[in-house]
Amino acid sequence: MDTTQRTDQQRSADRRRRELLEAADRVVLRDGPQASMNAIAAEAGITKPILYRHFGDKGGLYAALAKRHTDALLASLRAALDAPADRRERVESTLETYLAAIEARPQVYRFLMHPAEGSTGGDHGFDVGKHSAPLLRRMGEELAQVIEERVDLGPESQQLARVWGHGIVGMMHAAGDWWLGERPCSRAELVRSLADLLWGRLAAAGDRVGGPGF
Amino acid sequence: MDTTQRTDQQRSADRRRRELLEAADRVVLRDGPQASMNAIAAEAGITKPILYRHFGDKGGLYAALAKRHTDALLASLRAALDAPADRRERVESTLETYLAAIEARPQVYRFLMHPAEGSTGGDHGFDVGKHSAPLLRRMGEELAQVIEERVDLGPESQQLARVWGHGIVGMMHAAGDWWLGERPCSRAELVRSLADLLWGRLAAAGDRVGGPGF
DNA sequence: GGTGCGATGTTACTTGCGGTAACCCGAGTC
DNA sequence: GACTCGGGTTACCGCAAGTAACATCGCACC
Repeated sequence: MDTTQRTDQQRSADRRRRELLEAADRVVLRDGPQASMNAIAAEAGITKPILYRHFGDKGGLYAALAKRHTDALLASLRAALDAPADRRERVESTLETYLAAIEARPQVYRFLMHPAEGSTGGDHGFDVGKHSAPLLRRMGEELAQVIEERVDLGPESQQLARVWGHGIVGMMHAAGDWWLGERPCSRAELVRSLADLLWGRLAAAGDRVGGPGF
Repeated sequence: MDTTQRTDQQRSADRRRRELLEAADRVVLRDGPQASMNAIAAEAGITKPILYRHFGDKGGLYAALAKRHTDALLASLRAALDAPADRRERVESTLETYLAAIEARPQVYRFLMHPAEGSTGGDHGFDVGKHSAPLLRRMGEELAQVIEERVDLGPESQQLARVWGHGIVGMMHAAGDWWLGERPCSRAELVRSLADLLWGRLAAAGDRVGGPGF
């Protein structure tokens, strides 16, 4: 039958594809985001054109690779976000999950944050905006949705939730990136500091004594 | 005199350097972050090797270019941060300044956020961490310093201030980036939403009715 | 006044990468 | 047995970063 046949081929193609992705994963893990197509092909035991047949171009491969990791990370985050606990606990455990992930596999993290820009080929639309890593966008949207579902924000709740979703994700990302580089404190301390920030401690704190003029 | 002579040469070299930077600026403004050295050289009316003599490599040129813009933006931000107003006002005006800047010159902004990675040459240490744009790091440190100077955070104030500095900058950046791409609301609304977030409105809001089980 | 020398500039090259065209071969089919 | 078709390879193009080697102008110095 046509269907069975196509399914068979599809299966084999999918398996190949997964193998290639695993190889690419290994190389990216080893060489960072600027892993070359040659290197990936070599690691997979084949040559370049096959990669191109499967993924179109480098962007395609990178997108496929990123999707795997992004999906995995998002699944963990969703678990933390949806846990049946109070809000502060959920926030902290989400932060904790994210930071643990980037700490455990910094190369993957580094890779995910780079859209693999720099295609040589002819055109390149150069559209302003949407320069951020897709991972950040997706996390932002995800968080926005959870906020809107679970927090009562009155009118304009949707817009507020989206702003906050992206803002909080950006906060987490930037702080995490800085922390990974400098390691100025433990993960738990970082989590607490960020949660405190979200809990309005900045607004609540008093002015420092000895201000201007004293 | 040796000094005068060297100063003379230095002067001329500096002027050339500035001219080259202006040309590079024009090209980056036009072509985005992936402007080629050839294009920049052509715009400046010269050829590649001169660029390399002046800036070492592409990274050097991009760093010099980024420094100019970063310094300018940081100066505006510092003015907003140091204004003699209450904290909420200062926060809002800083957010406003940043967002107005990225809105006014999105290409520059886009360029600044890209470390111009992708050097072809042999090695490349691949040091994990410090992948973020230098602009973000510098803004984070700057903000941390202001927070520590002006807000009373008790013990561990320095560490807390640094976490918050980088976190808030990341929040501003991510939200700004998303906003630039989608334009879901006015700048003023965005500023208010972000300030509200920092002011603990997330913590203060109640749970949404109709939660799990209802 | 010739002369060396350093800054300024050029052409022409190398290397390495993304991407592609053209060829190749074994398996299954009529 | 010819035929096509999916998976594979070699050899190539175009392009950008970076460099080596050559040309030229101004200028102090004897």
